[in-house]
Amino acid sequence: MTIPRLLVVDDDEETRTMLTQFLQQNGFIAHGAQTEAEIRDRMQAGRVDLILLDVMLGSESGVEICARLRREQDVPIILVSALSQDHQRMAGYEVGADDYVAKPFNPDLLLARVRAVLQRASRSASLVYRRQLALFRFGGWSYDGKRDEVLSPQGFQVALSQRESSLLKVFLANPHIPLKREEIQAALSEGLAAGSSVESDGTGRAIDMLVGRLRSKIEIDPKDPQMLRTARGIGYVLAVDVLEEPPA
Amino acid sequence: MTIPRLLVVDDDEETRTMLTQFLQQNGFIAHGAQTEAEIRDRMQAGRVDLILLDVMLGSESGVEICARLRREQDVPIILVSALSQDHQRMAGYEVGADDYVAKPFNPDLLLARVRAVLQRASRSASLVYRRQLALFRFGGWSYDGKRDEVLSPQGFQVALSQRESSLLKVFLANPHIPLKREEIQAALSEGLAAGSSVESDGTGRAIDMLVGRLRSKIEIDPKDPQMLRTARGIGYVLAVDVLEEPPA
DNA sequence: CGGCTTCCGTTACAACTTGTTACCTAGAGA
DNA sequence: TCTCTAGGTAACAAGTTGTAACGGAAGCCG
Repeated sequence: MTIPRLLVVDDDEETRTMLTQFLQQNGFIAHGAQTEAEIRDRMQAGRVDLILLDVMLGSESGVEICARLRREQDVPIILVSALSQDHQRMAGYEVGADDYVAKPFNPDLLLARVRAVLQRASRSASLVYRRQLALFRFGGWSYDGKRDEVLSPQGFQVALSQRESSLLKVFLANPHIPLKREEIQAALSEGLAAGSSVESDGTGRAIDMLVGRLRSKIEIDPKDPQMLRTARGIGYVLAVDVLEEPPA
Repeated sequence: MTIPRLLVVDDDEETRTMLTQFLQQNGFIAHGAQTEAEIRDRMQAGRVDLILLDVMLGSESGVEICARLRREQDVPIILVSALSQDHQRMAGYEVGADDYVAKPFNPDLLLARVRAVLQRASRSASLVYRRQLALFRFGGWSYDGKRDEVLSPQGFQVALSQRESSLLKVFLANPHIPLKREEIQAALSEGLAAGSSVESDGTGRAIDMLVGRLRSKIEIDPKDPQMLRTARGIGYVLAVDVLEEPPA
């Protein structure tokens, strides 16, 4: 993973800079913010991996902000607060905070909790495919990452375009998990997936087309796909088991 | 979602039964265990959604068990311990615990944290999927979560739409339990139940329609449903036994 | 360089899904 | 039996996806 990007939200400047610097010294990229609007700006502007959110932000309530963010996004949030009574902590957990840290806190302990939350988040979001050189077997087919070759159950070699094989790899790395179009898009452009020149901005239906084309090559009956299934309203799923043999 | 299954690991019988009962009273399925071997047995035997793991287990160390489990599985773990010093907590987080609760604890707060961890886990979906990939047998029919396929008693494959199969899964997870429309609705929108764009607000009778459509596909005589019975004034019940085989 | 081919994103349209509405039947209680 | 209401169902509408057709860009070849 790349360096995690944290966002420290606190209206007290001293605490904010202290925390930000502490985190930076410990190998994170950390920015400060003071209001919900600023949080949203930051998230708009770039990836944010974890938010450290103070509960009392002057006029705004961290708990409420947490609730709102949670409804929209899946970004991990650690609530930080001087309010350490049980019912206050419970309110925090209820709105979906990933952790609740009472002030004053031991910085090292906070660090441990930040790491724990990030670790958990990255465990669940293993969309990226790194195991490119492995040999995959799926539904009678096989894909050789080393040669970038696909073999049909009958042993015929099927030629995939570069983008198609990248797409296949994304699915092979995430069997049985419905992938949203944006996720697929992201995975394709992230992995050095040599891609199109046009570099779609996601407005169109490029992914649908790509899936359609891949289906026409690796599905017996593309009209009734057995492996690359549609998850209506979401995206697509690879509906077969995948066996992965590490490269020799 | 279905009822979460918790595993309470503690070598002190009193604590263990107290916790188990408390959790059961709050709507969870909870079992007790005392050793790592027992944990593994339980996990072998069936789904476990969350482990509450005491740090001091006589001869065994909860922290080490946690580390081992983490290396193999993705099951959420909350460490419980009388050792509340910072370095001890940090050790817990380091081995991948999802939370660290110090004894003595406020039961309600523990409950909140259990819920928070479960919520997060279901957001990241590793939990839901395990369950959804199971193979269900009911009234001669079978539903293969991996392939998202329904087979009739005669072995014919029946095509269900996404929403229909989501609905079926909800019933399969709650056999013999009359489900209210709101509950079904909630379960459908909660699970990443692929859905429509329209995203019903519950005013209409979408559930009735869905049930009707599902009946027309999996009931011999849709006019006289044997499996998907109507619970007048309440909702619907799946009136057959369900056998669940965990995914390979 | 020009022509050919391949790859891939866009568009348009048909087919399918799914929620809503309206109407009707069946069943429970008086 | 009558009445009232919950539930079954057909018809419709809105949104989503499959697919064919199109066109631009890059690579290959002479």
